Amino acid sequence: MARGSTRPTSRDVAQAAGVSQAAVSLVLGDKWRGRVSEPTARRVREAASELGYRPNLAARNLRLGRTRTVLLVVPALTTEFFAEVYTGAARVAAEHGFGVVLYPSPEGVGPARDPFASAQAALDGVIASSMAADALTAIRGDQLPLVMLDSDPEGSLGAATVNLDIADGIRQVTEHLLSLGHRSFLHLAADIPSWTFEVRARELATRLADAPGTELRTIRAPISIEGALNATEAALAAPGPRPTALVCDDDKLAAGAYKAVRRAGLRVPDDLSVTGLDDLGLATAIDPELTTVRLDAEAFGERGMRALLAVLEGRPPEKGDLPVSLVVRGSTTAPR
Amino acid sequence: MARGSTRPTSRDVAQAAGVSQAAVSLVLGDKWRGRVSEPTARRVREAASELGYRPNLAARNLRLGRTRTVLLVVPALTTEFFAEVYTGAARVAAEHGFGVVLYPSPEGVGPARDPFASAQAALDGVIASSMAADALTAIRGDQLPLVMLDSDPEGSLGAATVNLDIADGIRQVTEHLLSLGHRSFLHLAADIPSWTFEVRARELATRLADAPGTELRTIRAPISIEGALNATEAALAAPGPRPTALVCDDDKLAAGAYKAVRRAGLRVPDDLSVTGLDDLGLATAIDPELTTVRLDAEAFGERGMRALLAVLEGRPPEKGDLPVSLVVRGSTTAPR
DNA sequence: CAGCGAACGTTATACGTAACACTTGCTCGA
DNA sequence: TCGAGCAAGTGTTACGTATAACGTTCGCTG
Repeated sequence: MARGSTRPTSRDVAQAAGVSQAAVSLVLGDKWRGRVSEPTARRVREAASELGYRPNLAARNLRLGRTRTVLLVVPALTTEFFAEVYTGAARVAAEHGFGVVLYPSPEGVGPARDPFASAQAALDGVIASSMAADALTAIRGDQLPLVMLDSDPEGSLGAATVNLDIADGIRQVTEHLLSLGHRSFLHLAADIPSWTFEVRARELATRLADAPGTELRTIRAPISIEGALNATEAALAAPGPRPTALVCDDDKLAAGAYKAVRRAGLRVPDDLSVTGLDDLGLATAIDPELTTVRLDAEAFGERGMRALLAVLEGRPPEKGDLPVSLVVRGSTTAPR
Repeated sequence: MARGSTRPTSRDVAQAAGVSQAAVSLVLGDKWRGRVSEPTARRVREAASELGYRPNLAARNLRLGRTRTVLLVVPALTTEFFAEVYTGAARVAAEHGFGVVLYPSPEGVGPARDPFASAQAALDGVIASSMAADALTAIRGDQLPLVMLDSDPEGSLGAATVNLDIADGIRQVTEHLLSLGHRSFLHLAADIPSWTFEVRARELATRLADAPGTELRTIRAPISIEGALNATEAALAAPGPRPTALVCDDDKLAAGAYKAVRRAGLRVPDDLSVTGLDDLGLATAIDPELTTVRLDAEAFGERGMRALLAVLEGRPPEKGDLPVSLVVRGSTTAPR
């Protein structure tokens, strides 16, 4: 956008090159083949770089009615997971001449009157994590093309969805723990209403229902080390037999659980096997390293962007969930 | 931006309300006091909400030559530090009717032809971390008002700077370790060329030069757990007396160092005291909890945004560095 | 030599908004 | 009685761009 001293416009370039503004637009828009001669085109390009011309994107957007910019709505950026999702989405976008702008639903900022008042400056579409669902009504109001990440394929009001195969990840975790001999499970669940967490709870319950002689308890905590610490500490202090396996909804919760285990004078994995989900850097920073489910966040972002491009072009988006894989490290072992 | 079936414009609203487009603009722009009657204003507002009218921001931006949107340029979002900076900046921005858009210099995406081709859709100014300096030339080319975060106040080409008092943090770390009795120091430095890291090295060297009988070695690593692990492992395996204190450029490096210490069969803090810098969630997730320097990332973002607003309004930005504080936890103790 | 495409441009227009410059009717004070 | 002043609007314009529609000049073919 302009400074105090206004920037050169395409008309200024035209004047400098001795051509019409339309010719400038043609040359700089790379639509001049067969319409403008090579020498003239060169003159235009030289004049443009001479003046330091930058097209006014607001004007371009207005004219074209499209911006080649999409919005990625994510929950507060407190883990690197969504940073990687962004990276993947941005790469695919760049390959198609699109840009990606990030909208972290601002924690503590309080919902702006209209969360998109400014970011929506110019958007062709939106990719939104189901964890930032509160912003969704505003988006739907805008009727923008929408792709949901990790969201219920049924309940998404017809929006395209791109999902990680979380259920399969939980299945692998469960089978791993069962095969080690665990029978008494504790589920440390995130207390955020989001489809991605519902899937974890449902799959875990289903699998254990199929395994005779198992039992499952569930506790909830906000996704933070502090929250997980408190919830786990309370659960460990509860009367009755201690569970031998703790399945956490994500790695951060697992890190909090580690602290609770230490405080209780117990050890991971000897007294309690712990699993996470995400495979963030955190998973290998803690001791022992965490057995967790590896999610390919970058691929997730790439897939999300490709789906949005498909929607924009009226094509059907790719189907099928993205595969995940169990990474076995030192935080799980056979129960004593 | 518009869907296939075009969105209603202010003219459509005007027609529905039986007034002119100008009146709609006045009412919705809240500039109607004394120009439009209360009942008419109400009719306009009702028609607008009836039709689901949303102003076309591209048109507004073009008309006004300003967007009330600023760009926050950060290095790859691999820690929560910049997430908090964003939160602070976004809060202040919202209070002034501005929006903030994030531009994480995309790791592995490769510099777009013009890094701002799309994000710059409409920007009034830029806040940039000195750690993302590669993008800077492009910004300067745009001549946008600029505020630099953690950057050399001298060498910033006249751009306003907002700095954390990192030097004071390192001073506090050094005094803490000296008072515990440490004399042999190792500095695990980030191998990124950025002013904020130069300050750490300089201050540490200066302080130790003033303390008789001390020695200092420096090793470098990329900011990742893996990188820090490798560099520290090599240093610990080197011949000669082992240092007793390891000063890390940030918490993530410290987490990597922990792993190297464990692999060497040593323990923190008994065999080696370790300090970090940032006070991320990671600092309390690892065991023992990390003695580190607390940076108020949110305040940093707030200050940055306020500085940019000042520049935009032609006022001089606030001076003075933001204070930081040492947080002593379990990773430091007296040398044996 | 009529006529017909290329080649090389130009002119004109619209995108949707905000704001300036007007108009019209009324009230009110001198 | 008359004009100043105000309320309550409307008409028009410009922001900078991309493109559809329109000329003009050639060279060439039949």
